[in-house]
Amino acid sequence: MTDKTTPNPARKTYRHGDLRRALLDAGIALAREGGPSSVVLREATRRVGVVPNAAYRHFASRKELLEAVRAAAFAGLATSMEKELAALPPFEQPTAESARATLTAVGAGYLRFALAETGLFRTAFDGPFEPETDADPEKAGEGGMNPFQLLTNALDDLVEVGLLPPERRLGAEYLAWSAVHGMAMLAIDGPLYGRPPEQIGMLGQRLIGMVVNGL
Amino acid sequence: MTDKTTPNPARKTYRHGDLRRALLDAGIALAREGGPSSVVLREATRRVGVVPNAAYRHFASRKELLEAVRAAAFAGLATSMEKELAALPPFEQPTAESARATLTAVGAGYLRFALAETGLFRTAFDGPFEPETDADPEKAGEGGMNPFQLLTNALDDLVEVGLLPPERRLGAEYLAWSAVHGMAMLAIDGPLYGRPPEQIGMLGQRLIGMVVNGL
DNA sequence: GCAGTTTGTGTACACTGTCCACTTGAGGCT
DNA sequence: AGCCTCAAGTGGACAGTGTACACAAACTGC
Repeated sequence: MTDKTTPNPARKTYRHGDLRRALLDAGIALAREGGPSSVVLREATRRVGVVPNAAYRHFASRKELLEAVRAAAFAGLATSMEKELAALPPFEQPTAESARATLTAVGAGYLRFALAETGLFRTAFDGPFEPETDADPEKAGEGGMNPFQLLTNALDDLVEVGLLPPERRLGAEYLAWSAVHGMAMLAIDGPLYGRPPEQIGMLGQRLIGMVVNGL
Repeated sequence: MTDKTTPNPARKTYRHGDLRRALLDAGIALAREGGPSSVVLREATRRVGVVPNAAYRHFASRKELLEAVRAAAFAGLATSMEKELAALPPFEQPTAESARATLTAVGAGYLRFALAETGLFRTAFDGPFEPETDADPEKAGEGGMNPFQLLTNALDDLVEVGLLPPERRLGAEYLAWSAVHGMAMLAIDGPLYGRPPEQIGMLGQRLIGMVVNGL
């Protein structure tokens, strides 16, 4: 049945076809399973059924592979936020409620991703990230926006409906992002770990409330 | 001069004296220099001038050494917060200002440590942490309190002086902690990286303001 | 149908954590 | 004092990792 001469996923052709993509997918799977330290080059090649060095035709180093996985992780984060936004009841004009709900959705998507895809979330933030100056579409969701841009838009809405005075808009991204990111960390590694998701959700709501009131 | 038969820090006695402590110190130094992934067992033994396996008489595994280093990192964090608290002007009765200043100091100590001892800060949070249920004195500052306890006290003060309604006290730790921890992450890996410390300080002040107002 | 360039293979090296058997010597016993 | 014990450090080994170099295969454009 299994032919011992062909390693894992038996390959007929000498060329693989799209090894880069396959390695990236394997890397993503590894990151999902065990976070950044689990994306190991040799294991990725093993899963794809190719010799370790083959990876070097597509990635200069393990680090470069990891970086590609990180980009995918950011995209996943953005998608999670988009999904939460899409679940919002539709509205024509932005209102105070809608703007508030939008920001809440952004935060909820962030937290949900951290809880549901912890390995990827960890991977995304394992190293430097500057989404403001980074237009890489690989790091964006299906709508083409990265997590930071989604947040920025939500804050702009907040100003538009008068919930946030314009003079406090500057730097508000960092304050809001800090709060939500910190809570994600507490939820996956800290004292909030193991709490039922709905409880985290409530705390998240409260956190966003704090941000909106306190900004 | 240097005797080639004695490896690095020439040791006269076959027994080391306090190898555990020496290895831990070396581990801490490694963590300071390069974060958690840099605390490698073999390098620690090398620095101490002992054969790799000697470490196993004192730590069951690299992970256990890392854990000891993490504890020290938490202690360092607590100490940084204590230092900031000690720099506060003295006051007899807690007042609104003093309570606010106390919380600000707690946050400032947290951020300062993250910026000044990035490697240790990373190490501390590389893995699960539950300071509420952890009374390990190794993770406490010189006053005997760990970072979480220092925060808790500051929030209690806030209630005492009436800045925080008691009904909102429950869970406030998590909201405040989230905000400050998140900002620390943005400051060492995110878009706030490289900003002058005073700018981070200002943002931190603003963040604490947001927390107090929004809680 | 051939030359040249990609892409995957084979072999090798340095480095890591960790296992096992061995040696050393400090401290308690007689 | 002399001996014994046993914790503490040594030596050698192995599997696993990232990566460098030389080689083989097969797709590409002419």
